[in-house]
Formats: sequence, C-alpha cells, structure tokens
Amino acid sequence: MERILDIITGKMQKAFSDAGYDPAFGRVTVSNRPDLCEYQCNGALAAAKQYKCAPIQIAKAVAEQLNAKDYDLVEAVMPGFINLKLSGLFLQSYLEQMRTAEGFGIVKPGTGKTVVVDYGGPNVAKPLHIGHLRSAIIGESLKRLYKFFGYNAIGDIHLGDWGLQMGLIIAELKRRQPELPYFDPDFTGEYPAQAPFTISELEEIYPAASARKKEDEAFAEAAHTATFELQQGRRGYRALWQHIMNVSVADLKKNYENLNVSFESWLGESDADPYIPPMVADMKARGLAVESEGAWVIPVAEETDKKEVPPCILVKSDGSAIYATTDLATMVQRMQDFHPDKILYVTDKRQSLHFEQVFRAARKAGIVPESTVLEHLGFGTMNGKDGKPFKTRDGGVMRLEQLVQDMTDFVRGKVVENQIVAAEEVEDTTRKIAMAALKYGDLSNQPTKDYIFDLDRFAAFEGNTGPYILYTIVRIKSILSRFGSWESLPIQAPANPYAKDLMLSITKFAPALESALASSSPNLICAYIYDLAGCVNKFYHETRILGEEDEEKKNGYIALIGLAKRVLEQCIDLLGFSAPEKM
RNA sequence: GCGCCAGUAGCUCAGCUGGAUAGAGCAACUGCCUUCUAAGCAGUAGGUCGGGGGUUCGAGUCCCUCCUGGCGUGCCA
Repeated sequence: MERILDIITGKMQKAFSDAGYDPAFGRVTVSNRPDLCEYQCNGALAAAKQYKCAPIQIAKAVAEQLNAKDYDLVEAVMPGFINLKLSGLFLQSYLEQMRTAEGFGIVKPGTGKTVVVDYGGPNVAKPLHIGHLRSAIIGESLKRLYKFFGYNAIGDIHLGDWGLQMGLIIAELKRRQPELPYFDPDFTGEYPAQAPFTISELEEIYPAASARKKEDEAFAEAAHTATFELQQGRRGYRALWQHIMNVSVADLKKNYENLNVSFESWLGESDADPYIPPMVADMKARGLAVESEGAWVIPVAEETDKKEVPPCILVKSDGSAIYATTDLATMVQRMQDFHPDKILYVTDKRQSLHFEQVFRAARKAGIVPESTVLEHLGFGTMNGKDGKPFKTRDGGVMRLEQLVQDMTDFVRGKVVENQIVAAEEVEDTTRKIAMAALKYGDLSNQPTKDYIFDLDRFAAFEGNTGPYILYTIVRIKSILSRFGSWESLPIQAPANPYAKDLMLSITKFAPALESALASSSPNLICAYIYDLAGCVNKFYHETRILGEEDEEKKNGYIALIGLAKRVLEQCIDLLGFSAPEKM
C-alpha cells in the first residue's frame, strides 16, 4: 500500500508544480498544531527565499491547485503554511484498504534478506541478572520488527560458554569431588549420563570459584590449566563441560521463555572457537595483524578519527584469545552459515568502542563485505530510583527472576483486588500484565539512554504504561465479544470527531513502525500505541457503541474499534507481550 | 588530558531533515460511574528548554564557548 504521507505529498508536489514552483517544496508533514489541521506543508516558507516573494502568496497559489474534494480543509495561512484536513471518504477508503490488506498494507523491504540479531550474551552457569534484561527485551522486539517487515531474522543468544569461567568451575568441582571419573586421566569408560550437579549448585559453584581465584594462587593456576586442557579437548573435561552446558542451557531457556523471549540460534563462543586458529593465521600471513607490545593486534585507527582509536587486539601477549577474537570468529561463522545482509548487536553502550574496533577489523580483513551492514545498538543502563545502577537492597546484583517475581506479586495483588478475573485465570492474567508493565516500562524509553526503573510507576497502571495499553484492548474485546461476529464489517466514514481522530491515528501505524525499524527504536512503537490507545479511550468515552440504534452506524463503530484492536495487538506483539481477555 | 552521551514542569520522559502557542504521564487540585470495565474521560495549576554568545524572517533543534553529570579511553566481557 502506498503510504498516506506519500499520497498527500505527491498531490502537494503536483500543486507546487502546477503553480509554477519547484515540486521539491511540496513535502507534507503531520501537523504540529492539531487544533488547526491534520497535515501541513511548510514548503512555501522555504520557497519564498528562492523565488524572492512573500511566502503567503506562494501558499495561496499552491492551495488553489489542490483538489478540494480530497480534503475537508485546504487553507493557506500566515506566514505561509498550507493547512490540510483529510476528507472522511478518503480516510474511509484508506482504512478499508488497511483492514483488508496483509500486515495492514505495510511495505516489506526485508523480503529475501537476512538479519542476525545478537541480543543474548549470558554466561553459562551464571544466573541471568537485570543486566541481561534490556538486551533480551530490546533485542526480541527488534527481531520481531524485522520479521514483520519481511526479513529472515535470526536471534542469536551468543552464549558465553568458553572462557576462564569454565575452567574455574571445573577446577572448583575437582577440588570438591576429586573422585569423579571426569578428573581421572586414565578413565576410558562411559561417563555418567547424569550431571553431578543441579542448576542451583552450579550457580553457587561459580561465584565461590571466582572468589577463591583471587586469594588462592594455586587454584587460579589450576583454573587456567583446566581452561587450557578443556580447549585442547581433554576427554573428561569435555564431558563435564557438556553437563554444565546441558544443565545451564535448560535453565536459560526456561528463564527466557518466562520473558517471552526466544532465540533461533543457540550458538556460543565455543562454536566460534574452531574458526579462530585459521582466521588468526590468515591475518598474520596477510600482514593485517602485527606484533605490538607482545600481542598481535590489528591497527584500526583512521585519518579522520577525532580521538585515538586503539588497535583491535587479536591475540593477547600470553597467546590466548580475547573477546575481539571471538567476535571476529563469530562473524566468520555467521557469514558462512547465514550470509546475512545485516548483523545487529544489542549490548550495553559501554561496549561501543569495542564494536567500532571489531567492525573496522572485520572490514579490513574482508570477513564482512561492504554489502553487509554492521550495527551496534548500545543501550543505556537501568538505574534505580536514586539514579544509580539498579541494585538489591543489600547492594548486590539483582537476579532477573527476582525482578519478574516482584513485579508479578505486585500485579497479582491488583488483579485479585479488582475482582474482575475468575480465580482460575488470575495467574495467566497476572503474568500478562506483569510482562506488559515490565517490557513497556523499558521499551518506552529511548534504548540508547539510561533510564530509571521504578516498579511502582511501571505497575501503577495509570498513564503511559503497559497495563494502560492492555486495558484499552480489553475494553474493546469486551464490546466485540458482546457484539458477535465483526471481522468482515467494512470501515465507514467517521461519524464524529472522535472517530476521525481514531482513524487518523490508525493511519500512522506504518510510519511509526518504519521509523522504529530505521532507528532501532521500539520506543517509537510505544509512543504510537499510547496515542492510539488514547484515541480509542476518548472515542469509547464519547460514543455509545453497542447502544447505537442505527444498525449501520453501529456496524461502522464496531469495524473501527475492531481494526484498532488488531493494530494494537500487532504492536504489542512486536513489543513482546500480549493482552488478557479481562482485567 | 582526549573522546562520546546526557542536562526540557517538583518527578519520569516526548519533542520526527529549524517553523505557528515547547507536549504527555505521575504527584497536587476539580468535575464525570442506575448506560459497552472509572486500570477510564474532561479540566485547573506548573517552563527564562543548564549558562552565555552566534547563524536567520524564525532556534529546545544548527555553530562556538563555559558549567554539571554519566560512560569510555590496548591485552575483563
């Protein structure tokens, strides 16, 4: 479907042309004065400079060229704005097209293209904490947005499953249970199928080992050795590693599922490992990597840099790999397996220099061709009410599970108190509302900015919150279910100003999503549905829908709120949550 | 030191390639439920857009400078 702004702009450009002016001035925008008009063109103001005459003259001449039939209002006003109000018939026809088109008639630029979205980054054997929340929520939303626009979008969790942390766990296990067959180098039999630990034991082992490393040099040495032997393929350690992976991945899947977040690809650093030796050898051979201060580095500084960009370290002076190495090797693997048109990294913004270096190194080495876009979306920190990084009461790092639990408990209290939901549906409804509160609270902020996480505010259910959006949908659902079959009712011309505002808001679906995609900003979807929900609630308040006696009119109302419901539900699905039946 | 980002109402945030009177929500105050869910709707009050210069018909938006805060700045991820 042609975009509504393109349609109006096209007509405006023709009017400029017909009036004898450059059509380039005919760009139309959504009005910033909704009290005066719906759309506006400021081109006459800019054109006045070029044609050296009063802008209002140009505006008047252009306005006369426009076909009055398409508009309820065409007006040239001082100093030279052209104000427009669309006709009801135009809106009716546009929305009817939206209603019947697949994906509401959105243009799909992603057809045939692949994008890899890297938004996980959890370490195995460590619980998810709130630091993982933003990448999960933002990444999942962007992935869904890419899919909606027709891309083959692959969410990749990129597990941290290969570093010193694994050696630490193995060393600590060996210290605690040296009798296990995994530590016997002469053992040749089958290793047990059952892991020698549970997830909660695993989560206790890692921090214990990490702490021991700092005060016990021999232990630190043992951990390094274990890491090295694991990577060299020592049989018992590989078996143990597999146990750690199985137990940990099962737990991670459960936790991500609770967040309604999923990944198409569960690869990790260990999967990139085989690509490292040939890649490093190749870079050395081609002279891309040079020796510097005992390490092998790829210089990535450029003439135009305002600051000094340090080289990308490929091999540390002790001979081991570093995260830049892993990230580059992962690019090799992704190009080979997926041939993506784009790779999008969703991580903390503090890593932006790292990705700048890695991207440059990847281009320089030809790992990623120019035709593949590399983007790093660096998101801001989630802070507490005091404006400092979010912590538990005793100052520790809060587990993601705990955060979700707190939100859920709070919401459950509200749901029970309201007494609208049947007892057996309380849990399901609670979960949906809690998820909306949590995700909308995060996603409604610009991703690149820090934001303050305030549970009381997010779950307050008033104003610009997830629950407000859900409540709007629930109200529509309630009417539709009383009405009966509504799906095939056609859109009618607006019967009152509230209906027209609602219709105008619905037409802004496509531009809102396009902007959100172009700037990797789910907050634009939030801003859009907040506006749309407001229009629905105003319409709802001012219009008796089911009580309307004129059947034809009533059908028009129903068709309109039905379309609004479908658009809202599409949007919240892109944000990663869903609406209950009642609340 | 250098670089990046931020500073808009008491609080949390919008403000789309410069455009008409800088917008929401929360908190405060005031109305609206015998009518489709009041988690709603309507209204009042609240601002020298961090300070100062500049560019022009016009600056929250662009340029310069200063102040404040956060982050980054070669072998952690």
